[in-house]
Amino acid sequence: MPTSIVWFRNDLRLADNPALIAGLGSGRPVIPVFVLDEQASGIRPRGPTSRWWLHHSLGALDASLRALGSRLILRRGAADRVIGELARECDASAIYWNRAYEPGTRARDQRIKQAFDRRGVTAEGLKANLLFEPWEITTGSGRPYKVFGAFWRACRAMQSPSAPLPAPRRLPAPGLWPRSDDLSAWRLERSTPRRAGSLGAAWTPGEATALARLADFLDGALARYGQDRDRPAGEATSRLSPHLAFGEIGPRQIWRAVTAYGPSAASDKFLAELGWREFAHSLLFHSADLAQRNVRPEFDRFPWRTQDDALDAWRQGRTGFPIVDAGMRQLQATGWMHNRVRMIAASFLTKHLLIDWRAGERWFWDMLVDADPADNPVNWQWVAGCGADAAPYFRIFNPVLQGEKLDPGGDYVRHWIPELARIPVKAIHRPWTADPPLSASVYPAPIVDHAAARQRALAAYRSIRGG
DNA sequence: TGAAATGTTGGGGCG
DNA sequence: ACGCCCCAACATTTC
Repeated sequence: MPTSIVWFRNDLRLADNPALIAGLGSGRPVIPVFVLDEQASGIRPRGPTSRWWLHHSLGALDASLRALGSRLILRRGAADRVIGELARECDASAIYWNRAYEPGTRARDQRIKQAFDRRGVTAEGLKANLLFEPWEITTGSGRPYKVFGAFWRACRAMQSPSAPLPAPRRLPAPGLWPRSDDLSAWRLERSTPRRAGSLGAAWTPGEATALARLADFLDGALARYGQDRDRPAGEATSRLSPHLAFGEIGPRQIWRAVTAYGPSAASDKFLAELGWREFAHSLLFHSADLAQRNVRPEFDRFPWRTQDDALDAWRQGRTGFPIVDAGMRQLQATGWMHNRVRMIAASFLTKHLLIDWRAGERWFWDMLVDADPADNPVNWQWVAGCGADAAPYFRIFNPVLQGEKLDPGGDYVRHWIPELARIPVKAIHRPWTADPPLSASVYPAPIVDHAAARQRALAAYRSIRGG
C-alpha cells in the first residue's frame, strides 16, 4: 500500500506542522522520518550543544508520535540518497516537509523535489518556520530590505500570519514499519559529555516544554517584558529560543498567542524579536556566506588581532569584567546567554579585544542550545558593526556601566561568578576597586584597560573608513 | 539596542 | 546689591 513520507527537519513538533497535516490529509499511511546528514555540502553541521539538544528533542518527538500510534524513523547519511531510498522502500507516493531557508538547504531540497517529480512522486515543501517568506517581503523595487525597521514595517503591513494548525490526534501507521536507526547509536548526547549534566539541569527539550514555556511567559513575564527584558537576573525573557531553533514551537504559534494576549508595548517589543528572526532568515536566504563574509566590504580590511590567550580568557569567562565573564560562564554551563549580555560579550570580543567576530560566532555556534545559521551570524555582524543595519562601530559598550545599569544588585554576576559573591555592590562590576583587593588567583584583573581599548578600537575603525 | 566629550544654563556662594 | 565664578544638571555633539 502506498504511503506518504513526512520529513522532519528543524520542525520537531506536531502542532502547527503543515507537512504533517499534508501527510495526514493524503489519506495514506504516514511515515515520519528524520535524517541525520552531517556532511551535506553548503549546510552548516550542528555543533556539540545543538547535537545534545537534538538527541533529546528527537526522543521527545518519537514519544509524542508513539502516543498517536506512529513513530519516528531515523536514518543517517546524505539526505538526497537516504530520502530517495526510503521512498522506494515504503512505496511512497508523496513526501512533505516544511521549508528551511539556508541557501544550501534550499538547493538540496530543490534537487530532491526534482528527483521525485521525475519519478512521479509528489514532493512539496510547506511554509511553517517563518511568519513571512523572504521573497514576499521586498522593497518597492523588488529588492530585499537591508534595514530592520523598514523590513518589519513591511511585514506588519502584510496580512497577519495564518492561524496555527492543530496537532493531529492520530496518525495512520503503515502495515510494516521501515527499518530505523537506534537514536542512542547516533551518540548525539555524548557530543559534549562534560556539560551534559548542567545542560540537562537547565533545559528539557521537546514540544511539551516549549508550549509550557510559552504559556508561563504569557502568564508572567510578558507584561513586564518591555521594561525588564534587558535585565539578565530574573526571568524577564521567554527562553523560547532553543525550542524555536529546533522548531519545537513555530513562530505562528507564538505570534497568535502574543497577539491574542492583547496589544501592548510589551507584546510589540516581543514580536519585534520574532521580527529580527525573520530579518536574519531573510538576509541568509539572500546571501549564502553570511557566517564568513562581512556584509560591509570595508571590514575586509579591518585590522583584527589574533590573540589566542585573550580569546581563551573570553571563552572561559576570565576577562576580569564581571558582566562579560558571567555571561560567558552562563553560556558554558547552560548553552544559553541572556540576549543583552550576548551583545556586551560580543562587543567586548570585537571591540575591546579586536578579535575577529567570526571567532566569537564559531564559539557561540558550538556552545549555544539555540545556535541558528541565520540568527547567529547576523547578530554577530550586527554587533561587530560590519552587518546590514548594524550597530555603528563606535557604539562601544562600557562593561562596567552596562553591568551597573542592567544588573544593579549584582545578582547575575554573583550567581555565575561565585568567587565574587562577597564583593559589595559598589564594587561588584569593578572588582579591581574592592578593598581588600582580590587575589588574581581568585578572579583575574581586567585583561584590557577600558579607556585604552576604546581608543584603540576607534583608531582601528578610522583606519578602514571611507570605502 | 552607547559612551564620552563638549556646550549650555542657572542657582548659589562669596567677595 | 551686584558681578563673578563654580559646578551640577542637562543637552548636544562626536566618536
